[in-house]
Amino acid sequence: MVHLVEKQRRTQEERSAETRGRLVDATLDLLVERGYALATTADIARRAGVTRGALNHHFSGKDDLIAQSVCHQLRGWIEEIREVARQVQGGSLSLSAFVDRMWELFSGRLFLVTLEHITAARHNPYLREQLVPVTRQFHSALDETWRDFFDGTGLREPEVEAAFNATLCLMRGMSLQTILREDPAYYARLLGFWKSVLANHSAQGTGASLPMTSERPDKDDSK
Amino acid sequence: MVHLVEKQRRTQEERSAETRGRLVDATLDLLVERGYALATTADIARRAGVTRGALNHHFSGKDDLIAQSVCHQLRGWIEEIREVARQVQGGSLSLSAFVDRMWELFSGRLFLVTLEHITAARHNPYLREQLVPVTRQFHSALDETWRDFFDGTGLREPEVEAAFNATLCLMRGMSLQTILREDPAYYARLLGFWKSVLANHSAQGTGASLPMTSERPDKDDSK
DNA sequence: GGCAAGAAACATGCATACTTGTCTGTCTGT
DNA sequence: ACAGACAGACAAGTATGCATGTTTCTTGCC
Repeated sequence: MVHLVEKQRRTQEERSAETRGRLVDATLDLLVERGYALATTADIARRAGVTRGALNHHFSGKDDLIAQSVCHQLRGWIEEIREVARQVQGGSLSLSAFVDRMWELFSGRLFLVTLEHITAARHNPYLREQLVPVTRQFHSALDETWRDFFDGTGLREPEVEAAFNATLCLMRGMSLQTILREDPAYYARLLGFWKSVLANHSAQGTGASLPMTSERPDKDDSK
Repeated sequence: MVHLVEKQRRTQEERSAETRGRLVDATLDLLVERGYALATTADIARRAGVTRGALNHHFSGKDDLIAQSVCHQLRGWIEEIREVARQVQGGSLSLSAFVDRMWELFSGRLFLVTLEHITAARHNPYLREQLVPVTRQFHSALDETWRDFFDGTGLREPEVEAAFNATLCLMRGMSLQTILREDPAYYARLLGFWKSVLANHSAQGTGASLPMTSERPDKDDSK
């Protein structure tokens, strides 16, 4: 049992884990900040506070580093989304709040990492091979979440999945737009529109009441 | 049109226009095939059938070439979409067919060029500066199209724009997914879902009837 | 329990491979 | 003959992988 004060005398596994972790964090940061091509291994190593030698010791190359980092991040998000699912099941998250939460998630780092790794993987067989399975897992986790959300509302399964996936696609598309079009009001309108669509659609499907908002579905249309 | 036999005796302007055109075409091709970073100027010149010297003579550099090419392509699409708008106004395009047409547009080359140039422009001030205005134009043209589509149906303006933009965002998000997730049935379901949403929503808004699928037999609705 | 040998974790420099932009030279129209 | 269109060569910059040192931990043995 080693005290934290002692910087030396760490076990090799600890050292490895830390450098590897620093490397992964730095990779994700620079992937978001500069994109795949401009995120150079030298910069990554520098930001991680290690040398390129260490990087090349722990990872077989840049692509390996990128792939593992993205995988790590995606797995983390899967957990996060599962947590949201639990909240939803517990009834502490309304439909409106859920949409907002998802937008919060998809409009930030999550989307940028997604954008970069998808764009990179499009021309990089190795990255594609590594990332496709994790992507599949990610989507499965999302499907599960959405299914849980509507569980007990009596909605038909395919409809539910379609609605959910459409929501995510919408947000991906919105996020993509934010890069060259800065207009918060515009995105707020889209979000409001989408909430009303979801409310309409789900209500129309079965007549079941969903925990939308108490009164009017378009309360944040004002922004 | 000049006879193909006479390769010589072209006016300088003709020569310039052709090389420039070949360069632009090759640029867009390679942008789609290999992405921004991997689309090297040497490859572009080779595909265009000219030398890098010619490339550098007509364009100040790679970014200039990319920017102008993307601008050119975007302007072309604006025209194409305006044409679709005219068809819509003429009543020869149903809502369902319109959605399909848009998906057809956004799931192919249009989206890939968009993806690449947005991803590149995110870290490239010059590209961003050049492309933001054209992007704005592009979106304006789309807004106009959508407005024309619903013109006369009595729907409220903001709702119309929101619905339209949501449609495009949805398709962008779907296209982004297609890169790492190949599943035509899945996308078909999403499209179907979206059509029903649009029909529901617009009908609910005013009670006005839109040319969805009921009146005329839509050939591509079955898929 | 300590100590050497070895292995793993790092650090550093080098060499290669591209890519881009420029510069000079040539050819074709005007 | 003059200018613009094009061709080819050159130089600079940079990123990556490798290969060689150096430090830190682990382990087996006395």
